[in-house]
Amino acid sequence: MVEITRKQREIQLRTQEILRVAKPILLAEGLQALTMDRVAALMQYAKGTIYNHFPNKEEIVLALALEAMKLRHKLFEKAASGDRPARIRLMSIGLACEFYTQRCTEEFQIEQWMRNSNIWDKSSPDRQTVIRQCEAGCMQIVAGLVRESLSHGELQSPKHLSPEEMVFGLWAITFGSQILTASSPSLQALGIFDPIRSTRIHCCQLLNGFGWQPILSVDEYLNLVEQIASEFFPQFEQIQREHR
Amino acid sequence: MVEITRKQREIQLRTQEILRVAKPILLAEGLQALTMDRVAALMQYAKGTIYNHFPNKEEIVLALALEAMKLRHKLFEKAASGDRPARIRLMSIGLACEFYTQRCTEEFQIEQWMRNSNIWDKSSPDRQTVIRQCEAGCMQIVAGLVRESLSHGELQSPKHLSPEEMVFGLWAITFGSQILTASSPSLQALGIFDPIRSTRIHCCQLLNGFGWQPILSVDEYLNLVEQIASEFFPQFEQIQREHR
DNA sequence: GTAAAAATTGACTTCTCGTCAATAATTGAC
DNA sequence: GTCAATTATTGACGAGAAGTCAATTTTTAC
Repeated sequence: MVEITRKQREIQLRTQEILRVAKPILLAEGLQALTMDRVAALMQYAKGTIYNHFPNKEEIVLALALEAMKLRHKLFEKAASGDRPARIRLMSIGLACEFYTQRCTEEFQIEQWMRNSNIWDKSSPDRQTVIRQCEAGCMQIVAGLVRESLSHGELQSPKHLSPEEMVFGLWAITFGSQILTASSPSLQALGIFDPIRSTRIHCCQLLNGFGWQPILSVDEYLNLVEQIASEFFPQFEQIQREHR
Repeated sequence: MVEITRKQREIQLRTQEILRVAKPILLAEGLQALTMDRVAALMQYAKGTIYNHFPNKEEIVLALALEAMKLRHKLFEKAASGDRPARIRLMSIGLACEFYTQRCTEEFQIEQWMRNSNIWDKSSPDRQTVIRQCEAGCMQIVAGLVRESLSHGELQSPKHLSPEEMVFGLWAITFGSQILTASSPSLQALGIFDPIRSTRIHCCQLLNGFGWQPILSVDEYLNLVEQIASEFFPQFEQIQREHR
């Protein structure tokens, strides 16, 4: 159906090459070091050619961010799979977030760049839409688990909150913790020594607060998380490798 | 003690003027519209004079951010004052956050700019330190309430979490919710219609999870929050006015 | 082999940042 | 009040990146 010439394939590959070249510059030296001139020089193309692929450098960053979010999405999918109780699989998603932040540090860092208003505001609505869809996809995986639990009776819909609003709480606490951890280098000075453990505990209390079965004590929860981690982390690593 | 000439006073006032001129540009047109040339032209000074006050525009933004955080700090102080149980005063701090986000939108927006790595990384360590201290000051107000509750026996130190780690949870969920609300325009599309109410409920569940007396049902909590709001919001408004 | 279409090139314009030598204003000693 | 020293102000300038586009080269289709 879709014809594709050698030339067109070459061009598509070059788009990937640009991202491959831009990524380490962005990660190591920041946005200001990432210039179209530099990318062009490194790839031995004229600047105009790079502009044929991306209308500005911000779009390069968002393209990298989309790659990163796709990895996150894959991790979420893996975590949500299997036939354990939904609450347990939800815990796995928490672990996927931890894995992503800690072991996919480059991707996590690039996701932060994406939230930079300089970058976001300069990029095209199209790319913004694609990224939002990917975000919504992650959200929906989690919301799916909530709905499943509701239909299986492991969770009574609290009269106060919709499934999505429950997800919002978990999302906010996980996301908030990660941003604070990443952006407040003085967290230790403030007396917070193990933010990951704290976040696990807070999630546990939120889930218990929802009345989500099986209710777990903090100790049970922490043990179970460790157990799940030892099982999932190798699988996550596999996904991470495949993602390249 | 400190001698100050007319000229020096003039210069100090001009620093304030620069901020006053820069603020609406930043808020309405973003960072790229805020140029030293433009500020200089608007104030009818040469560019070099502006550079005598701020070594770059990023420092202007951080100076504005510091003003914003001082307002936040004042709101926190007000919320934490009084002689009600610490848990109730903690709820007031949650309301202070809501007030800040919703009614001090300019300040809130500027705080977001501050977290922009372009800006943060270009500013001087000195200014960064001052800002961190202000942030730590807010944190300490909250941590103080936790410690007070511990000493009054309203709160048993959970074996799992230090006071600061409890604050971290509340901080993360509040902060995370606000960032998500501010940066995901599609929150409605995802099924989250009243993020503020959701956040209140999640905080309530976290506090109950800590076993913090008085334990409140969600309904009781929501009612009480409304009650406190009607009392505090006028006071917050007063502080906001004085802040100018 | 050739003409049309597509892709590539890099010089050029524009913009902003940040500097600094020259100039102006202020201060304080006399 | 004068004058030299100090301090502040000015704006032309250099550097460097963004983004454009007419000219040139390569590819494609016949």
